[in-house]
Amino acid sequence: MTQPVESPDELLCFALYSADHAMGRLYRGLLAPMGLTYPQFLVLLALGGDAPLSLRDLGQAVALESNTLTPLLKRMQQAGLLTRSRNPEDERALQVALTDQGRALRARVQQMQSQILRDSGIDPARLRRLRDDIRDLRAQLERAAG
Amino acid sequence: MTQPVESPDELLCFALYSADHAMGRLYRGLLAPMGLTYPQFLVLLALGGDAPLSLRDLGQAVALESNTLTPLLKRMQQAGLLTRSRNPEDERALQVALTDQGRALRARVQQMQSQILRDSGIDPARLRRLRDDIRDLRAQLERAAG
DNA sequence: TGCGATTAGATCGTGTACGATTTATATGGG
DNA sequence: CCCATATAAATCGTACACGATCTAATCGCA
Repeated sequence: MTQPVESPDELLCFALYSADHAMGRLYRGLLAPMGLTYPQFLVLLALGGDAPLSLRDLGQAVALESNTLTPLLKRMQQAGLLTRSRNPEDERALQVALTDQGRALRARVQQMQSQILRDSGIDPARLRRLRDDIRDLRAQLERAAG
Repeated sequence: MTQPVESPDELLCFALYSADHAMGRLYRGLLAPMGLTYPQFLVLLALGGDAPLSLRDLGQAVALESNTLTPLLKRMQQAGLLTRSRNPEDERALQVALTDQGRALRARVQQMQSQILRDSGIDPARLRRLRDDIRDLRAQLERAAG
């Protein structure tokens, strides 16, 4: 018999929740000077390929849907980082592509990311292991939520 | 030399971010029928002791500050789950305590939490290990963010 | 060929998050 | 006793998240 939970601190979900917030604060400090938020940073990374991505595929890459992405992409377009245009083959689909300015900023955030890894001083293998464990957890949670 | 990151999927931070969202969706499905959000669930758990908690101490327990907690607690008070009153010893401090209705709901969410653990079918030791690894990561992130 | 079902985004409402600021209360050295 | 300083919440503005719904474009198949 497991005892009933008495405090958030005991929970795996709270560890995840609070670690995510701590991660957000760390990245905010580094990204804000570049005018980026954390999900915008993810979008910038995801748009690395030569071909533009549809909002749908982009959403797949960053785990967000149109209700979140639409306004976010409009802000990034406003900032001159990307273009939003309809696919002539299918007028429903939105094509999102980086501008030159967006590509330049992408290179900077890649640098920043490398720096974080160096600064952390964590063994890369250990880091990959933790990442994969958390990925597995995510998969399990998604299966549970259906 | 590490290669520059090309996709969110490679990143530990994205694993954390997306796992946290998946966790949020799972809990939302279970908590919404009780009229609770995930951080409200954490508050309910944290208020388990007999003595009321100050907003400050409550914030410590759930990793949130007054700017988030003040409106959240007002909603929970509106729902009849808790009381908000000033500490006569120090009129700056807000005392937060569960009502009988709040305690009853707390018992229900404890049940729900036990059920989640049973349903997950994960080895409790493995689960604790992952929780502790994520806790350590959080501590490291907080140190890095200063 | 036409029209119901499907799909892609956009929109709306609610509720976190959080940096920055404000207001109210307490505290301590002169 | 007084006021500078510190501390506790509250407030404000911006930006996610996401369920639910809406609109427009495409598809499928009778």
